[in-house]
Amino acid sequence: MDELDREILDVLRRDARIPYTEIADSVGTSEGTVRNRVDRMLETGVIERFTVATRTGNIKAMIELGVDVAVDTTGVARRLAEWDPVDFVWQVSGEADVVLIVDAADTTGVNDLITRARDMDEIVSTTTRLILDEQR
Amino acid sequence: MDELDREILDVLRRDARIPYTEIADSVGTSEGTVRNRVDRMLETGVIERFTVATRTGNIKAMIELGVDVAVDTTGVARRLAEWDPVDFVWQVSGEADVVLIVDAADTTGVNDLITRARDMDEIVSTTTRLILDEQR
DNA sequence: AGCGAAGTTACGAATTTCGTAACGATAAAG
DNA sequence: CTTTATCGTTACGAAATTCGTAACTTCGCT
Repeated sequence: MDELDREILDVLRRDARIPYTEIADSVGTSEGTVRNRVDRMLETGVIERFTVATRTGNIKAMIELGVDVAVDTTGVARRLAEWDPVDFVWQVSGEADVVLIVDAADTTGVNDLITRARDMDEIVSTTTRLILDEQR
Repeated sequence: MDELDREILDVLRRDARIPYTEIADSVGTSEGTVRNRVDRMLETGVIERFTVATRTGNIKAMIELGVDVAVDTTGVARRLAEWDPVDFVWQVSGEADVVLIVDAADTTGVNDLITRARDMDEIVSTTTRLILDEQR
């Protein structure tokens, strides 16, 4: 994690689909070096994943889930991450145990998710907040 | 924005650097169609940007902020988005008004952020949760 | 049926990615 | 001071992907 890594990340944050060759030009190194470093950052977990920020124009929400004390929270979280409209799944400290960020086609989509979550017997509580606006 | 668009987005959410050819295979169409549709979604703003989820520091946290009723929440959110370790800024419904997702170097970094938030007089309350783990 | 618009497929050329080998710098060991 | 090992960078050809464009379908409308 040095200055060059940070510069590469800065470029990728702006546009994660930009080719290595262009990143190399803009940070002043070769394609191979950019590739090596991105690979390394992926392996070490500095880069968690490449993703896409969407605004389907419809609905985004944050769903907080309480998980039964007797249950493997990581397993639940992993299963939730499989669901398609889910952007992020975080295990958190505090009141709730798991937080989902979802971007669904419509309210029905969000409702489906909540219903499916409630149907898992490991899940003991849900709270939903709509994401009204996103800055950045 | 039809079902095919949504399927393409679902693939991109998991890995935004996957080639169009592979997306095409996995959703059952041609490379050209995927390309056309991604271009269109970029133009219409459905896709805001391709980005990278990072964990450059050791601490990630979700900070919930209450904003004074008399205050322009969007303005506050916009100012918060300028801060360096902040990944996302959302205005949400429910208890809190604004939620920040931060990726800081250490606990001090997170604490700084909370302190600075508390110092803004528009901010009337803060709750912090550590993000213990993230699923992809 | 005929027409136009929108979307999809086809395909060759340009570009990028990928695997691998050579090269260079740095640091520890002899 | 030279040697050796390690790590990162560069080089380069082959494979894969992207890109521009043209032909082809599909669908709705008159």
